[in-house]
Amino acid sequence: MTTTFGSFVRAKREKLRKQDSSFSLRRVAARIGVEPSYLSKIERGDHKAYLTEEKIRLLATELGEDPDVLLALSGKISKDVQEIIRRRPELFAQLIRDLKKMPDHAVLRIAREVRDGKW
Amino acid sequence: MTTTFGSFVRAKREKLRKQDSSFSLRRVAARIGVEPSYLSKIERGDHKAYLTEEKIRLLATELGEDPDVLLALSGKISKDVQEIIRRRPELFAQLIRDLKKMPDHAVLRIAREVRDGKW
DNA sequence: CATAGTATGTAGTATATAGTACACATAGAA
DNA sequence: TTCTATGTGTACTATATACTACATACTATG
Repeated sequence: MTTTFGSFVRAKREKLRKQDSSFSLRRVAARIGVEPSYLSKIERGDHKAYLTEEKIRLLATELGEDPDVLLALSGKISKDVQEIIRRRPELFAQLIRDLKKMPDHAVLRIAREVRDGKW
Repeated sequence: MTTTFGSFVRAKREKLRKQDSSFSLRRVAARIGVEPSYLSKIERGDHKAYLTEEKIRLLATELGEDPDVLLALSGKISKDVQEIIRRRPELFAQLIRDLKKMPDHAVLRIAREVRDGKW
């Protein structure tokens, strides 16, 4: 069950299509601004077909999915996140490596405390 | 004083060269495995010249600099850090955005507590 | 059954990324 | 002075990324 960007998008689009016929490949392609043949390639996992961050964000909005998740499935990290790390690389690169082995709930706890202004 | 990848590398290399003549552009280029003309372009900031992460790491080792800093100056994020974020994108992308406005000492404190196994 | 809409295959394009190869002019050391 | 090493300019290359354009075949519906 290796979820790829393509299979993930196709599955979600087909699901939405059951309720709403405007979720055909052609119509969705038009809404995000690419040719249908290209979205077709992407959904089928053509290794020479990629979307830019901008189009992935539009697609995420269309499908009601988290843009960061779709970007990740496409092998990308959001530009704004990259920029934050690039500005303080020693600090962030090391912190992320340290957080690597922590379970989700621990990372979430840190995130919550950060948001609550506990620091 | 906009520090670019090129100016940073050139400055550090020239500094090392004062003590050790093996830090000529040609010799360093040979050690990291690129043509001297190419390293020359890079040090002068040619916008069509880039090094791969691998060569940037070799260069960082040569110059005694932090690889993450050199990568950042080249507009890149280490592949291992990208991979960590890609595996848990909702969690990490959001945490990094939340940490954006925090001062270094606060981020450092979190990093220290994470390393000390406080979580 | 006609036809509108749908997915897909093939070919081509533009720009970015990551270099090599080689000639050239100059500065330093023997 | 001769030779060696140095930095740089120019031209060329290959692959990745991010698409368009168009033809074709299928599918569903009025």
